[in-house]
Amino acid sequence: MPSLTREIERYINELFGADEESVVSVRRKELAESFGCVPSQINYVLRSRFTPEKGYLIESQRGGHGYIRIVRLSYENPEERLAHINKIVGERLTAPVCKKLLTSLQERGLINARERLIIEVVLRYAEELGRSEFDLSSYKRELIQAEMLKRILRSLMLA
Amino acid sequence: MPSLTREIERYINELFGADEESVVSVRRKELAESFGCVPSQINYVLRSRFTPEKGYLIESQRGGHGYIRIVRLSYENPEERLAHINKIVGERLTAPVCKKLLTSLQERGLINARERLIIEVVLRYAEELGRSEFDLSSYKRELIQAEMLKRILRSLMLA
DNA sequence: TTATCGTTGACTAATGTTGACCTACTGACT
DNA sequence: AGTCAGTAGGTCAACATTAGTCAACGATAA
Repeated sequence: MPSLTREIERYINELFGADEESVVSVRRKELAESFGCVPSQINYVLRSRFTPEKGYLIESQRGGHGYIRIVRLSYENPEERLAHINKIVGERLTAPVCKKLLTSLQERGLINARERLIIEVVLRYAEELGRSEFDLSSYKRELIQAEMLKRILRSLMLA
Repeated sequence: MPSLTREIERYINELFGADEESVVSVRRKELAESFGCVPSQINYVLRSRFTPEKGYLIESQRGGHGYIRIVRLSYENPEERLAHINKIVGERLTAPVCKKLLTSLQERGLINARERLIIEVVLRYAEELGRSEFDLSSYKRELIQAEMLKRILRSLMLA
């Protein structure tokens, strides 16, 4: 019982996959028809799976010869990657957001499972310390964890 | 007198069991039904038994086609190694000792360069926070860093 | 006896799917 | 050029389906 969204996601990834294409183009209506769903389902897939946070940009055009282009960003130089890291982590970091972020980073091959494990252990300890030992506000704890994650990722991206 | 929690824990371990399967996927509702308990019981089992500190990662998704995935990064659980980690890190941790320790771990192939980098970044930030932000004694800072390193190593080296 | 662990259920939040309605571009015909 | 019909894609809200959280209470072990 595979999910529609995941099937469409996989299909789009295959379009990229073939020869390291960094941009693919689809027609919303056709894609929807071939999956037997409503067109807006395609928007949902794009909105939930091909986000800037995951390294994608969407361009589209309506009307005759309309299209949807999905661009995969590479962040070649270190500065770009750094900026990207700062952006996706943000100022504060909550556990659920962090989880999603790490999953996404792992899927993109930017970190591996062991690295992720270390990061989770560390952030959990920071949270625990901040809460029980130092009695920090959740706001403050989130600031600290965001900063910690950014430092970790920066060091890895530049390595 | 097997407790529900232990039964569910054992069941999940069986799912990992035979093969070197390192990831299993369950549906919270189904699992709960098959054990005749409320769904939130599953969360309790995961929270208390399948933690990052014990070498597990949890990924989940709500909504239609939701799931809970449990990733195992380490199987065997030699008590000796655990004890060994406690011994080599000790109660307190100073920067020079830490450096030597990490070098040694890296030379023995127990961690790689990237993992070491994460650890160094994290401990340095902990030191910095402890000193400038919370005005902790060096004693307290060394305690915290020792605990942090032990947690990291334990999670990594239960394998 | 007391602190920790385990169990339960009411409430909350996230995700996926669908369809009705909205907006923007193209091209043909004035 | 201006207009208009046709052809795309966009938005949004309702609903269904999962999983998560939290706090109260019960059970167990130190």
